[in-house]
Amino acid sequence: MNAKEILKSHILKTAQLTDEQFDYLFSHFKPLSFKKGQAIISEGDKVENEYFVVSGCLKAFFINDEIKMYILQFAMPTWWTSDYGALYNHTRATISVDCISDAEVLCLSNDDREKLCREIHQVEHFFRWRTNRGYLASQKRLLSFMNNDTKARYEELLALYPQLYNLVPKHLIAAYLGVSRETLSRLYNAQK
Amino acid sequence: MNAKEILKSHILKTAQLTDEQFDYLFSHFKPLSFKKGQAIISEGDKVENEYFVVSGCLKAFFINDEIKMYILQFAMPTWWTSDYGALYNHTRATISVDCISDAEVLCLSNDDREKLCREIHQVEHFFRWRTNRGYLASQKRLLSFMNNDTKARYEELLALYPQLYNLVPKHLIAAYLGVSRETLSRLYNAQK
DNA sequence: GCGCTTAGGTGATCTACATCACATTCTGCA
DNA sequence: TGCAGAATGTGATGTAGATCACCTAAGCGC
Repeated sequence: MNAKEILKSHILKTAQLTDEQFDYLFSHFKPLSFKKGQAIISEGDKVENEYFVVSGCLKAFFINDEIKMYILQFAMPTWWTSDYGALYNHTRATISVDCISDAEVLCLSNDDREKLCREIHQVEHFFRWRTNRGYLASQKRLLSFMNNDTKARYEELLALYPQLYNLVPKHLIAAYLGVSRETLSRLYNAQK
Repeated sequence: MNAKEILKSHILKTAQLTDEQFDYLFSHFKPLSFKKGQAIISEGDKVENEYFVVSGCLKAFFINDEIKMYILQFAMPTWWTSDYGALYNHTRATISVDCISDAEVLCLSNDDREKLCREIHQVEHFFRWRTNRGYLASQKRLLSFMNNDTKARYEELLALYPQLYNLVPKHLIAAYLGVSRETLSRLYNAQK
């Protein structure tokens, strides 16, 4: 499947769009390719766009005190990512996005999203649904943070994304779980 | 201001609705009154509705192992609350909602929300925007959990909701911050 | 191939916070 | 008005995970 087909099948799961409507929608997306390690959004940038992942894997992360990195999201194919706080509030990026592997994405500007939402009711429906999913996932992760210890969160993560274990270096998994790489290392070496 | 006016001014900040459209929308809300301590959603319930707070204060919480309570949200006037996971997925409640003080709410069923979103584009727009706010708040709280220690989170909470300090018993604030009540007590008695 | 950088493992030590135990208010209500 | 139960304070002790220090192995540019 090419990028257009992937996006189409993703959106049609939730919204009813005619072929003409989808083509019109799609004409607002810009396909982009990135290499492993390339930055898409860096702290301090103006944020104008959000990104739909077609292939590869991105991470959205926050760096505190110039030292510690926390990963908010691994963005796999059919996931959307950006610094949504900066995007909606027209502020500078505090969250960065870069590529864990080579990646293809479809880029949509905030202005175009809002325009499309105004023009096509079903597009607004789609984006409501999508945000809703994100909200529920975020709330679930928050609860998991409060309720579970590191080991339980680690197992939860691997159950949710089995691919991640091989795809992603372990120190990034630690940064997602919010623990030090040493603790993570001890954790899964102990349980053998 | 009465309940209808409060909801109207809340919604009109984001969506353009004619008076007729708003009246039609409002006709789907059921006003309800609760006493301090009353439960609105209990674990295991079927969840059919979400709630818009007109006055008073609710809490949405999760109880683990029948022992520890974690508060996901204090719902103050003009906030919405429910077990959204259960509401959208038609599963039983894992999150409970009850009243910290006497409260008036407006109750909207999931079916009616979806119907209204289909019928009136601007209503769908409003709910997209609302969910978006919730998503950003949840993500911010997640980052705060990973990045800050208890003391910083406590001060952040009081900066965000100054009323809370007097309105809400301290052990509930501890349950929101995800620390034991003892730790919280030591924390703000030490800093004098 | 050589060296440099990055990833990852492991021990020793430190610390924030949980947990347990008990004392002390406060508060609603019979 | 008096008392049961909730809310809160505070000491003693235990522990998960951070931090520091150092080591090995793997990837990559030249």
